[in-house]
Amino acid sequence: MLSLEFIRANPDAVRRAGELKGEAAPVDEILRLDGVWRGHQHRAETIREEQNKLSKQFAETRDESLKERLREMASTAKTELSVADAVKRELDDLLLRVPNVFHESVPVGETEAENVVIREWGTKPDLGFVPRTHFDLGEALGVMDFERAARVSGSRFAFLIAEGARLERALVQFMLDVHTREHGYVEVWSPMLVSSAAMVGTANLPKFADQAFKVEDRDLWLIPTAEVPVTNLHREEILDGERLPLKYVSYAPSWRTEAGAAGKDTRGFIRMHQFSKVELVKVTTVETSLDEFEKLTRDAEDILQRLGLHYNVLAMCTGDMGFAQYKKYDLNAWAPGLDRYLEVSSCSVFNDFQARRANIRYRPSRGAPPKFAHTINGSGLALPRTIDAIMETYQRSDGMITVPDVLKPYMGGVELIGAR
RNA sequence: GGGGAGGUGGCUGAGUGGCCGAAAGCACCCGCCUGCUAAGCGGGUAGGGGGUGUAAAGCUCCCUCGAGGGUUCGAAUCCCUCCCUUCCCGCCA
Repeated sequence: MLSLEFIRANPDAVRRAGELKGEAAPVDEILRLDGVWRGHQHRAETIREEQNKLSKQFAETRDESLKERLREMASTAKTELSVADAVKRELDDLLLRVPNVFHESVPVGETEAENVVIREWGTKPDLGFVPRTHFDLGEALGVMDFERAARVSGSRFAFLIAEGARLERALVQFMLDVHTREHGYVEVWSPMLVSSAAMVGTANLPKFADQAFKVEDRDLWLIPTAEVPVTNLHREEILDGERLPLKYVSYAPSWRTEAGAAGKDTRGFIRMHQFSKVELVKVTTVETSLDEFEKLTRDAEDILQRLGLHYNVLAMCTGDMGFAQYKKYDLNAWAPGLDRYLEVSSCSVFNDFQARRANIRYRPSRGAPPKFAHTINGSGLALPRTIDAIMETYQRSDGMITVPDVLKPYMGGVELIGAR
């Protein structure tokens, strides 16, 4: 969230950011409540001050005549404070719904059509035959099964079978190995159910409650991404500034309701209620976050390059970028069978928007007062669509799929899917 | 699930009604001393918020000893509820 201080000082900037993001920010109501809250707070404190003085006097003099007045002051202060608290809660609730501002380099636009391609890698492969879709190939090879998954769990679920399951595991291993050994990330295995407080920390709550699965009768949510537990890893902490940035990589299944996406991407292994993802998370200082964000994006791109997949990088425009992000890039891999790009990664920098919610701070140097950290995350990568791009890019005219070189060491001797 | 112990500052840890936002130690910072290092000596070092201030600094007040509520003129300290940690027993992948 944004600080009250910032909103007080820059109400117009906050309003404008809200409009461009398509998320009306209740700035006026916030400023009004801020005044009300401070009024009550101030009155309560003035009474308390007086009360504390008298109370000390009473301790010395034991003057019983003071008691009645003290009792009265105590109760007035309490009332005043409870009003202040109620207003503050209302205020905090509104603050959680104010979208983040964005970096000056973010393109202004309303829809995804106004996103900007900032770079491309590779070219669309010419296979020499009409490419098939991954679900066509997957079902024919018996490595993907959507029909049985629907019987077991409903739509938007899948079984991966035999080399399909093996490919998924190989990719996870490969990505984790590259990020830990070559990019310097620390591997994390995290809880996959998290509290509401953690969801608020990453800004998945309160605004996006309908996007996540909630456990009945408990304050627990299935994680929509490993970003949630890993970003919250250091919640309520004051970190040593000299040890930043912290770099984490975490493999976890992710669960999403996909509310509002009815009818979209219903065929294939694209938009699932449950999917695997290797997530990159950084906690940085204020000064280095933009730079670390660019580097994190490159780390994710490196995986696509090693897999030999053609992709592009899009800078998200204001309207397509999201509530909490300060700046965001999407990585889209080319899927020849579907004849379109698939979003396989989304990399974002939040500045202190999440850190403020999760109360993640650091001390820039010894003795210096703490500051809110900056957080960054990005998929490195999301599995289903990466699998799709691989299957469609590496398919042969006979319907079998060549395993990319970098995955061979992880495939237990399988070099060609479908050769069984 | 049953029973016991416990949650205090960056860390260890004392504190059972006002003299406590908190002893002592560690760590760290500044200064002194020393040819250098170590040791020694002196001082400093929790977080959040309000008011004042053009801002920084400063001054000042309020709140915070796991969270919330209660008793009391006054709570780290007493009472209640919840959360968490830990030990023993039971159950169990």
